[in-house]
Amino acid sequence: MGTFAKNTDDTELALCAAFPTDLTMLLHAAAGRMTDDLDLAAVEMGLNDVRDWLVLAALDDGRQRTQLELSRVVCVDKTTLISVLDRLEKHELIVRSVDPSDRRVRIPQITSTGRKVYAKFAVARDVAEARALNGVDQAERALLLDLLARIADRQAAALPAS
Amino acid sequence: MGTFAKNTDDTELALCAAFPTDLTMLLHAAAGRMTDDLDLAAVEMGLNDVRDWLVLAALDDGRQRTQLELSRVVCVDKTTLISVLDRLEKHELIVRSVDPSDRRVRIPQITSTGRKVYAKFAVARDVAEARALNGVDQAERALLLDLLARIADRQAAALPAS
DNA sequence: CTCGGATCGTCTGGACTCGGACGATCCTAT
DNA sequence: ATAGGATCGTCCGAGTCCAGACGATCCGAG
Repeated sequence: MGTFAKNTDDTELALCAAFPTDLTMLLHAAAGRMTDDLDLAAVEMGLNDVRDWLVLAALDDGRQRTQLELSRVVCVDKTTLISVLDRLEKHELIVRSVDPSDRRVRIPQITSTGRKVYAKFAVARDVAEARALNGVDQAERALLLDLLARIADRQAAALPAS
Repeated sequence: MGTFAKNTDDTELALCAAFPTDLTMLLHAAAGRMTDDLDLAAVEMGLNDVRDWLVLAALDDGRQRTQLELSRVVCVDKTTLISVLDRLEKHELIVRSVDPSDRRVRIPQITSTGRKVYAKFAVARDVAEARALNGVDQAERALLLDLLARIADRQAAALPAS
């Protein structure tokens, strides 16, 4: 799925939308813009990726989760998740504790500083989204989110049928 | 930007949408679903990626383009584009001809078989999009595409300001 | 108790990505 | 004519991703 180039160009930016009728391309272009923006915000506060924040977000609800469960929740490969957790742990944003009832599994948990960084990033995300949707009224926003969710889910539901 | 895992899971599919209010995540999830679907269609007809098709699509309009121009149009790194073109050329879907007026540049051009493959893939794409938007009326579709385009473009326009 | 298989986290090998360097070619100024 | 610099396509090296292998650990059958 990671299939398209990062936008390092400064001049020729909007050309991803050269296929203005193609849903897939538009989705990619839009997602790419948001991600580029958020990646920037992420590195500013010591994170590495949007993924770093995504993992933090998943951990913020305080649920105890196996690394494997976590990797499934955030759609990050379990081996890749390891490097993410390593980095987060090094920065003391999370800790990995061993489940005493099953010594195979590690339970990653967010620390208080991790929670702070997460909150800080959350407002950056809100700003980015607000800017992206500037001038779009509430009903249209709701429709957009609903349609996106439907696309993401429907495809999933449609696959096992075929 | 290539930041999220491919969905090789069969069981836990819809969990990318575990953050149903987050625009960025939803965009990624939706784009991922479409791409997964189209990747499947791509390999079925001898292509490798959505990117392969994307390049073919860009070449299908018959405009003469430098490889560098092409890489900008489709948002693929110029070095990565080389491997794509190599593959397409090996499968005789394109040819690289040397511009006689500037022997530095190569002009990739789609062949007739390339055109055929492209057309075949286009219907697969239409089917996938139709399924994704099944039950969404015309006005809503138009709005969706418009909003996505706006997100993709507005961010680009907003960046140089900051 | 113990043995075989399942499941956890981690490691490793091969493939891919992309910034920077390179030769070839062009263009402009002198 | 030619030197210097810009621009093309390609190559290389460091970084990343992920399928599969691996040790550690758990659990159930006997």
